[in-house]
Amino acid sequence: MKRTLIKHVLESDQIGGRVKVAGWVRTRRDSKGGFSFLELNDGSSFAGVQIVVPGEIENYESEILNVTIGSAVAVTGELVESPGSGQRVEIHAGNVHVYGYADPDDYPLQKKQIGFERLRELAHLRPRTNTFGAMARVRNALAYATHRFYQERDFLYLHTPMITASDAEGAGEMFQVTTLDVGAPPRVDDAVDYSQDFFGRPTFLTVSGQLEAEAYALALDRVYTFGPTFRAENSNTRRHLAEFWMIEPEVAFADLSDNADLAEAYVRYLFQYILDHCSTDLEFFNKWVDDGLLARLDSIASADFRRITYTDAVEVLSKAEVAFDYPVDWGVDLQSEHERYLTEVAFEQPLIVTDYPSDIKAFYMRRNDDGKTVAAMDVLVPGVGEIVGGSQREERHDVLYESIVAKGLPVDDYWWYLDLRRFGSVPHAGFGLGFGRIVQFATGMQNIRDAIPFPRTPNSAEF
RNA sequence: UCCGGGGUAGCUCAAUUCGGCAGAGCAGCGGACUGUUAAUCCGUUUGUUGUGGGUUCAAGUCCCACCCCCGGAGCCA
Repeated sequence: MKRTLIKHVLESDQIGGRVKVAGWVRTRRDSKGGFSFLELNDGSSFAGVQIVVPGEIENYESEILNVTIGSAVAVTGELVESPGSGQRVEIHAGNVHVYGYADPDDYPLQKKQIGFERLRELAHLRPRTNTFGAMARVRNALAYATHRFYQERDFLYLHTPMITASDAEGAGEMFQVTTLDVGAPPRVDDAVDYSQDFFGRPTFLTVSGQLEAEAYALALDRVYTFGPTFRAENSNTRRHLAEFWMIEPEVAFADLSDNADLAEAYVRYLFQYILDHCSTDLEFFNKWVDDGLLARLDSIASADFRRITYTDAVEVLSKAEVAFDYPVDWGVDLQSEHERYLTEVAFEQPLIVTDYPSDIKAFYMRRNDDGKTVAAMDVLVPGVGEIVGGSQREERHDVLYESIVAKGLPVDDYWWYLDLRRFGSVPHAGFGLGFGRIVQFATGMQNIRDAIPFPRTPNSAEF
């Protein structure tokens, strides 16, 4: 008999019909009336299905009474209306096949709640919990919504390389990729001889696909990347991972305003999508993780983002009647406490801050006419902080060249990037969005390590 | 990397200012009861107190070093 996913069983109106389901047992409750209840979950939905196992089936004593939390079973039976109060329908089992037991002496998950920190040590089993099942479904929905959003707008999904030779943004520690014997690499003089390495030169895991995305945007008009990126920073916060997924759209013939429009439309689309498609999971997060979650997602999906220039933001901050640890002054980057004040106190909504001082921003951002600022933007949201960083790119060859030199970067490495400005250059813009931070915000999970299946952080790559 | 807080039973935690026999709930196990649903009730097992050193008659507790975790900062997405 063909197996049905539990989510479909729960929606089914085929009362009296035969169904087959399979999954992992969440609880077994015995009745001395001579039968047992199993709650079975297969991850297809938040709710599991209740199985009523009559004592008459042949393996009841020998097997069913040994089924405990974590065991895997398949059940064939009749779908009936449930007389109990916790569910609309249930399955009266005619046959239960046990695929695998989970010895309760060793199985670490319990009916009772386990702390998130402990569950990180059980990353291979935590998807069997309510929270991480819900997280995985919401994360999946956000990924699907991402593709749908861009595909609906004629963006081309672009695969940029994971291994690169250059440090794309001139900032951030990178993981080196090598096939050399790290214990005894070949040497010329005192230096490692990278001409003998796999690529004949030092290579690294990418920190961004942006530069490559620009090349394709300047041929195919609008593209987006969606893939893993890597930062070897020794940063240990609840918002950072060493390996994280990023979405980077890049659009030709677009300026900073177009870019902000796109970022806002995308973020709002994501939240509206999960509100429409993940309501049960979100209600769970709203009840157990973050009680303001649904209201916040709803308000963000339905209201315009506030836009403000860096200069005006500094003005707001300098008038704030709050004692900041770091002084606010035009020319220095906004600190986390400043961003939090702006988005959580001053405006209480997502905020797009634009036109930052050029000295604190990357070389590829377009210089504004005032000579002091660049066409950069950050999208800030309450609770998580910066989720989007982007800019209009410098399309003028000479200005870009000067900027690379001024930042002390190796001009030769950027020959092909500069080439894009020599041949048919046009204004273009794009941004990067940290997918984990969106998942974090969308679920209310406090720590980004709990917003990705297998987090990679300093000292942690067990799974 | 810096600042702060932590590491005690399988899990969540306690152990009185000022060192003095290491405990409780949950889980597990045994039993009772029940169309149950975080089931309930009775009974019961469980310890290299993160690691290494030191002080002391005596250290979970005090001192030193190190490891790891969490929060904040920096870096950023």
